[in-house]
Amino acid sequence: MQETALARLLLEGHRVLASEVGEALSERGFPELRPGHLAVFLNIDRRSGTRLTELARRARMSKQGMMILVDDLEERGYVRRVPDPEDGRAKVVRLTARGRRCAAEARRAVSAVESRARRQLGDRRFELLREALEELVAAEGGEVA
Amino acid sequence: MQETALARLLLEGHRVLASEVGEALSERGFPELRPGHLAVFLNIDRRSGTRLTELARRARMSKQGMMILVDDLEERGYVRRVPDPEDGRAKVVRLTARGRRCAAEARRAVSAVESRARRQLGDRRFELLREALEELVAAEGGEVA
DNA sequence: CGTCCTCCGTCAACCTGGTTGACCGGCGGG
DNA sequence: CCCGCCGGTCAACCAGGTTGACGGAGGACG
Repeated sequence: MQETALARLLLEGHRVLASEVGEALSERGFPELRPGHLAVFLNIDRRSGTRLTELARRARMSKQGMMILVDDLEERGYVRRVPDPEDGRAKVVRLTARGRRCAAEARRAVSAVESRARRQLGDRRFELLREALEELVAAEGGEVA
Repeated sequence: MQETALARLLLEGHRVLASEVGEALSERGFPELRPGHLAVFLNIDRRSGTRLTELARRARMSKQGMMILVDDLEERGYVRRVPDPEDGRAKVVRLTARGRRCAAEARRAVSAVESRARRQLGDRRFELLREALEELVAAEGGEVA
């Protein structure tokens, strides 16, 4: 949908924020990272690493979808898969040194974008926006189903 | 991206509204319509019809993308392509009788969802939400590029 | 009246960001 | 010790677009 005006604004808003984050990542030296990769960087346990399935659960996507992201990041040297000593089935996705640097930049990029938006709107309106959105997704999601 | 919290909320909010509209369309007897089809129904001139390129422009998508939507709706009998008498290159996408009924329902479905959201938040917060979003997409879009 | 650039609609190929289904091989409770 | 469950993986598929190329009609201009 595009046309609800409200719905369109939400989608556009997301697009705008996402592309700002993408640019911020480029500028910080990680041009090859897509916004989707943040689902890994922002959900992984920085020290110990995290299982694929757990990452998928945290990011609210299928494990297959998460696997694609992890494959990609592994290829590029941001994470490694190491066997989980506690469970022969499992592997732990662990940040490499480069991955840790990148995760830090990713967090900074995200928070830079958010605080840019906050400055633009002002604290009060920013909080109102956030609260209204939370209410909208919470109630509507539950109500429809 | 999922993780900006704000960005995620925007995306989720859109998803929620879109699926509400989709359900509303189903309930009104058009289960085969996808939210994307609204880009046609909400942008087409109801009486005279509208050229494909113009539809694409209004919906802010490529004409090829719009063509897929129109193809789909034509197959299902909601629109017809008729040659434009004023321009031999062009065709006018025109609603069929069924298409006109559907367009009306689509508008109602969309506005039902919006006013549901409005009731949920209250007029004042709804307007604040909309205004904040507009500011966000306007300023951020321009500023980044 | 011919030439040439522009614009319309179309076909084809491709991309992003996922999804579901099937499966293998370890885990572990009965 | 066996059988069901769970972690990771492969494969196929989907939605909702995108860009590129192109044929044919329009129309300005010489």
